[in-house]
Amino acid sequence: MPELPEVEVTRQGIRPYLEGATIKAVYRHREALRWPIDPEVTLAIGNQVIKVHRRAKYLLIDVGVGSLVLHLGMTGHIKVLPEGTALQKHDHFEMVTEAGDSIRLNDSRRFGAVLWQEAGTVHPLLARLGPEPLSDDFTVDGLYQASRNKKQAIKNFIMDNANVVGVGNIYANESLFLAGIDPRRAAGRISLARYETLVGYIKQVLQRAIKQGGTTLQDFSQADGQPGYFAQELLVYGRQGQSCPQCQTELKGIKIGQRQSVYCPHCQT
DNA sequence: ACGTGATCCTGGAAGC
DNA sequence: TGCTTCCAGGATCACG
Repeated sequence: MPELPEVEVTRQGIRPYLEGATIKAVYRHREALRWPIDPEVTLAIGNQVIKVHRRAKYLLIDVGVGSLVLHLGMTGHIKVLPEGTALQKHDHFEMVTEAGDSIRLNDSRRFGAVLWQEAGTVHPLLARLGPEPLSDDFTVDGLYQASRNKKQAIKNFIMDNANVVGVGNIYANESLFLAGIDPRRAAGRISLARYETLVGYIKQVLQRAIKQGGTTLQDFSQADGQPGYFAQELLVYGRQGQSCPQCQTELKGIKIGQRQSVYCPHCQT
């Protein structure tokens, strides 16, 4: 469900309740997520949260001795409720602060994860991630160089975390449309000039989505329960069969790498 | 080394 | 109305 903008919006939503707060209790209501919830997360108890970071689609809650590492998977979202509020279906993990706030991970499909990263180490899952798309580390040259000799479809290429993190299915479709690139085109057969355009749109689309509070489709909502508003700005995602916003040609829906892809046969080459 | 496909799980929507 | 099938925002891992 959540791509980078949704995770970032979640981070901003939970920060005020966590930073500076002391963790009073941690509950693993249902351990069987993508991986079992790491028992070491209880090491957070009694510590003060220093900062809430985001790396790719992971949330890192730094408590000094280590960090809780949360991933929302496809359907995960975080809620902040008063301590003692009745558990709802799929509330798998919970943290309670001394101030009486309960921070809960709710994830129906259980593709999410709750892990522990010891201070001074990098969790193996985070060790091989590519550059953050909104940072200066994400460069046209870097992406272009990585793409050489790659036969992989460009859409799969930008969704691969080794090349750039945080670009999921929705925003991959959107940025390729804006850049005028056919999502099936081999990554290695795209010019430097076109990568320049693409990188610019990836940054722009992600930034705009964060400003709008993310894209609400089925499960996503901000930590305070408010919906995101980026859905109304989507140009192609979910619009197969409708007309292209630029040229009125009918948008086509196909599968690339088992994921639904939508593009304009006229504008994207 | 690279690239593709199966796979984890639940629930909503669409189809019959 | 109710049962069945398909589809979904992710990403690792097994395999050719």
